[in-house]
Amino acid sequence: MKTYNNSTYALLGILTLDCRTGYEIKQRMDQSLNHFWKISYGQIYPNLKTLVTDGLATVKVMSQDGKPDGKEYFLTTKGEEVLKNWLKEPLQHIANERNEVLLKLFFSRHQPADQTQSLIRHYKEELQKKIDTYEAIEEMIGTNYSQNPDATYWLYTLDYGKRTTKAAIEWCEDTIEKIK
Amino acid sequence: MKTYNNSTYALLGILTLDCRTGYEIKQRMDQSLNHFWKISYGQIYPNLKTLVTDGLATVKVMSQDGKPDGKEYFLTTKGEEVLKNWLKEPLQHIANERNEVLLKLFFSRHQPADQTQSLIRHYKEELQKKIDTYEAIEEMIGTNYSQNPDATYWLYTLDYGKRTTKAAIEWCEDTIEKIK
DNA sequence: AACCTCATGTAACATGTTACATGATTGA
DNA sequence: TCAATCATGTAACATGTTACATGAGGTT
Repeated sequence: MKTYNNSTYALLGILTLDCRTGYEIKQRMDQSLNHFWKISYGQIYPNLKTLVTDGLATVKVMSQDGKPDGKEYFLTTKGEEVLKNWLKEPLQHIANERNEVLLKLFFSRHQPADQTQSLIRHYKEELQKKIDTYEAIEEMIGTNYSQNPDATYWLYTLDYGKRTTKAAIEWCEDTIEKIK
Repeated sequence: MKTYNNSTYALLGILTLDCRTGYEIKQRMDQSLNHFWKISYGQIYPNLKTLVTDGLATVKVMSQDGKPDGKEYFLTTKGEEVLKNWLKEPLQHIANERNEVLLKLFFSRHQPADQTQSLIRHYKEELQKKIDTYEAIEEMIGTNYSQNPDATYWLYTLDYGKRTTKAAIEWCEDTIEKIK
């Protein structure tokens, strides 16, 4: 069986959530998956085409005069199978995130302490914003998707984000102190 | 001033640690930066050339008959300046790590609960291995680099890894319970 | 009139990984 | 002798981002 990259599987998954057009998909990804998987139009549109040629999705073209064709995509049974198959496969890559702050910190002997502190302070502020975003999404899910059977899983991913980010914030606070 | 990508700055930084050859650099990166910044030979060798043509490093070629030339790289003053300059610049990207587990979890309604549990259980095991690695590196730094002025910064990055990974492990435990 | 959002798409570019080629030395 | 490690490097490929082109319709 042909394999795809994770962004393609993300596309298959998002098609199960009543997202039909490339534009809708992008919106939805930005709202809900953005904190652990983002994707650009440059990936979405060409990949949707591939899905169709591989029989994982079908497309319904809505010709509109003047406007470019609107295209709605639908998962096929084969597409669902490929999605389910990917879900049960073992993990390929354990997140080894590249972290710019840590990279700079690693070499921070080469700069004065106060610069390193402000580096971490800035990072902490960004992390705080992340937490706020997570909580906003959480609330949004509570109001708009409380009946949705997917919702519990979405909340798990948010919980992950919140917990690890909070741990990172605490590290920031302690490390700023230590550098003094 | 010309800008470089973070992998190139990582190279500049590593050259301050008495790593001289491409091979040495790779070894060192794998040992110490690997948990937040990895790099392959396909990046190292071409990038080292660029550093030389841009005057950020010099190279000393050691012709050996039969063997391919051994090449030792040294930072120039300009190279040091570029490094320091990068250190004090604001962060470009706040880590938005792509996380395969979360991506799968997000769509896990489409598979039975026990499969999702074993997904997370597997993840947890990998995270535990990470913790072990962090602690091994920590000990190594204590024994081999206790006098090194860089060492405190290295320990900060390890602390970050340990804390966020521990938070992730706790999330795994709790989430496995919740899915039951 | 200018700007924003909706909407689709491509081309150029940046970045990074993998497989391969080459060949010496060291140790089991 | 066979495998591993030391050591340098490239080419093909995979992946992803950015800038741009196009144009409708609504808002300021």
